[in-house]
Amino acid sequence: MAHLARAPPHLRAEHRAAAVPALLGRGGLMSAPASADEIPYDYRGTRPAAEVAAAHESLGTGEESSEVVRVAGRLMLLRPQGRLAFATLRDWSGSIQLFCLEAVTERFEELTRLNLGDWVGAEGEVVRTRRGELSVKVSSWRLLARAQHGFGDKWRGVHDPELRYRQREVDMWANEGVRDRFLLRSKVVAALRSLLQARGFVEVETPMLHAVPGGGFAKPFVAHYNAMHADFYLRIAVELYLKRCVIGGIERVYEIGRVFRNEGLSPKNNPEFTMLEAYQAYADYHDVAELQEYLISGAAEAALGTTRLTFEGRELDLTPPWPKITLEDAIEQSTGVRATLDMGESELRRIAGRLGVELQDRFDAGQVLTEIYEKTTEPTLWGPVHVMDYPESVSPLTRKHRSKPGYVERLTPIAAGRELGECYSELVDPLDQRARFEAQVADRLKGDEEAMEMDEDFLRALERGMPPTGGIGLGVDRLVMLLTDVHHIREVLLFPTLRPEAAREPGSPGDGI
RNA sequence: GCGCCUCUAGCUCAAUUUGGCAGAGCAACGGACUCUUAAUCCGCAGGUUCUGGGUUCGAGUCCCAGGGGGCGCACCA
Repeated sequence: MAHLARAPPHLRAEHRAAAVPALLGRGGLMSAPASADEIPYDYRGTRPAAEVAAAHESLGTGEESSEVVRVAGRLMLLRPQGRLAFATLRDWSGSIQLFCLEAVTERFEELTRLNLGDWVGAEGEVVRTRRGELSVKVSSWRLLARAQHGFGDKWRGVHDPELRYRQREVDMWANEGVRDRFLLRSKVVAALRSLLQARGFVEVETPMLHAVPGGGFAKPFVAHYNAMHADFYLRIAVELYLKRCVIGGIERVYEIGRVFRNEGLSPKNNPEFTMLEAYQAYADYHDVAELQEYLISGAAEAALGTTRLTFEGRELDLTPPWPKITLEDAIEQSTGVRATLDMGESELRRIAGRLGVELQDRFDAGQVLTEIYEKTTEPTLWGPVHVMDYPESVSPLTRKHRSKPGYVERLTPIAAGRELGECYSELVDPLDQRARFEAQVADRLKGDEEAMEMDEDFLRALERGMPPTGGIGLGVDRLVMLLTDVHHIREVLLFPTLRPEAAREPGSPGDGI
């Protein structure tokens, strides 16, 4: 493999092997690697620790069950005590104690010399010790992997963000609840899929590389496609392609996937994040608001077993139905000030000034009104609540309101002061859509880098006829944050975006612990 | 991009009011121990105090520059 020979010296296997003796005992490595024949190719028939514990809950103190089980996991604690030893083995279900006796356990001496962090498979009778701890009385065991780096302070875990996020595998063992949070995230995503399937929605996969970035307001990442001598953009939304699926006759369609936005990092934003979008033909924004409630509450039920949860120390009850309030009423409720589109831009700007909301010069009346709402009102809404009827100029893909001129039929589900997603009566009129795109292009010329571009492909699709359709977007990361009561998006992303590391030598600080 | 904070052993943290021999617990290593629960006990080792300059008799500590990280602002409508 030629590319390996060209790899930097510190990455070459033989270099690392040669470095092992020098690194041992100096903190670089805590053990030599296991020899090839030491590690079996399989270790079948194991049972989850939690399942073994549950099955023998009624076993009395000091009693033996006469049932032999196999368990496997990582060695978290080891308490050798002469001719007997206790160990705590952890797998993804939980922990179980290994009870080892020199007289019973094969290679007893070797077992007591394992390092914390080694993977071990053990087989023996399920017993409860005299001190009441359910245990596997080990008769035979195998080393399944050696840990050459430690897993941090066994009591306090690891706190260094570099370690936690760059080496998430350490975090998952060293810090309580980390792995479980990602397992919960998986349940949430699975629940969303099955809830949508139950309503007849079809999952599709649309392109990630877009020639024209569309469907949202964001600066895109650029990717160069050599074969076409052309730049493509990583998608910022999936909206336009899903609408084309509806036009193509897929009446209920959705996609769950990553979108990319070229924005700064913050506790609430990561440049790549997971979005659910779903479109339902013959539905309006009220219908899909109900769909949104069904998905969010259903995901909570599936992941937590309840729709009532605690976030930042406060109760939040996601049980549908959620109340609805207009944008203007919401502003009035939280600030005591009435602000409406027909007041005109200059009056709205005065109100914003009084409320201490900073504005950009290029904002029109709708953008000013929206800015007032987002700065003064949204963070104060605990909810859950739907905020509805936004100005047309901030929603270029949304259908005009059926009775309120200047507004569109858009509705935002809010919980704990944050947007969880969006609901829309989709814009299906190609003439109107063209006008909206033109307005966006004008914004772009005024310096708004995030304004949308004209998308003739999409317009042609609309011209073939799109039925009345309701659409939703749901931020999966934010939903998981809400359900797990964490306040940084990094806690729900397995490998959050970090600055690239400089190359480093093995054994240097940060090479491992 | 701007501002503030931070960086000490593999991990978690100490190190007297700008300064005076860089320490502990855990892990690792060697040993003792037949019911432990972060076991306990004895012993041993472990450091480019992020990097580079500067001030000083003397810098982990003070100053400057750079780097990593965190937070806030901006951006994210």
